[in-house]
Amino acid sequence: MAKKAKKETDLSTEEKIKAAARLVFTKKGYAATRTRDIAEAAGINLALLNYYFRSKEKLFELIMMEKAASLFGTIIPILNDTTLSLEQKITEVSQKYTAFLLENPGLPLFIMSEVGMNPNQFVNKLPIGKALESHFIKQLQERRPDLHPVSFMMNLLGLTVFPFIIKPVLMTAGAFNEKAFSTRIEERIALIPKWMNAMLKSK
Amino acid sequence: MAKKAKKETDLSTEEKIKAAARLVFTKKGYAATRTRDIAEAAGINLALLNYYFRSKEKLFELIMMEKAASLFGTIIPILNDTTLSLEQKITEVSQKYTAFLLENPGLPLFIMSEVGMNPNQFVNKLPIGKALESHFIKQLQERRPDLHPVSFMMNLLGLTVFPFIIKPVLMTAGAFNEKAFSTRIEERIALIPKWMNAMLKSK
DNA sequence: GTCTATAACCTGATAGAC
DNA sequence: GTCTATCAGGTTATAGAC
Repeated sequence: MAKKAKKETDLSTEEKIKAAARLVFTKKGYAATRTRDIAEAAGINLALLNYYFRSKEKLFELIMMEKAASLFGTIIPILNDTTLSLEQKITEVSQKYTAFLLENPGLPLFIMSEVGMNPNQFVNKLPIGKALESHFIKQLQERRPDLHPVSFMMNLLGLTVFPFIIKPVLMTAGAFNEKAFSTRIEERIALIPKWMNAMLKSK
Repeated sequence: MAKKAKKETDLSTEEKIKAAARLVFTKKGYAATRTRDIAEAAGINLALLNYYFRSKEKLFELIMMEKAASLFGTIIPILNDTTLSLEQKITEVSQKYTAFLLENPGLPLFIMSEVGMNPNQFVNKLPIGKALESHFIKQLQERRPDLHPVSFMMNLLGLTVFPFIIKPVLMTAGAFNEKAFSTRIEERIALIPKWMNAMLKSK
């Protein structure tokens, strides 16, 4: 019960601003986002944003860290679950991660590009070490000592995430609409484990 | 000989600005780039930028289209080369595309994120249709009528491009340095065709 | 806590001298 | 073609009333 007692009827002003910030930042990126956009989307006044979060940058860092934590929090527990076999981990990651991406389609691109523009701002605070020293990595090294485990993990993540990264390009080009994209993604949930297993066995 | 006759001793002012713009836009993105940054990087005055290119947006569109054209120009000719088998195309694409990416490491992330933020600005001018109706797609449909060819093409591109997309994250996190990254990429040039063949055969 | 008004600053673009 | 100086507009952040 560490939370402050508060009426739970509606979103607090603070939460309304955060929700709006998530939306606008993710859509337009840090630099192109104006604090006025966030205030308007939140239905509050510009001054309140600074009252609650001090500055645009502070608010961005908060949103960024929350988003990144949820992104990594989705897969790292699976990678470190010692009760799962290598094949089970691959299946679990592609399933859970895809489910997460369907609800946050623009997130990977957002995080990657913001990190790329301003590297050691956030990255050092992320639990990436946990992924690189995970049980999944150890299982890979045992199974295929001839391959670099990080390279293999990039394959799994790449197959899962990449469709969401080129989605804007392919959709604008008319390659598919929202419905067809969902169908492809649903197919891939079953296919990615098969593909990964085929890679695991390939010599 | 359509080019204008001109002294070829040094870069023209126009080219110096374009070179600087490529650098700064690719690194910081459109919104975070200030025309002053470009002018400074080019070693010229701010006013000259507008003299040659009228506006920041016009200059950006120019750079963007050139970059995108080179990106797509690298793979589309291979995809449409009717003398190559499916396996040969896969090998060629991963080789040529990787070589291109090694010289333009930040390019995919840049293009994807700028497109994502401002969709139908550039995408319609890109030769994406050429890739989607390519000979490569037809070969895939013949070989594996049970799979969606675009989904399969995303696998090839994802395996090739994704390491460059997460490179900033993994490098900042200390997963590897520039040299180790190059080693991984070199390995993958030989591995990606094997992995893709394994996927092609997997049932 | 929430608002309006405004300060302080930054950025793209141009005018005009050379 | 190239420069300096400056304008016009927009943006973050704060002061101060309620």
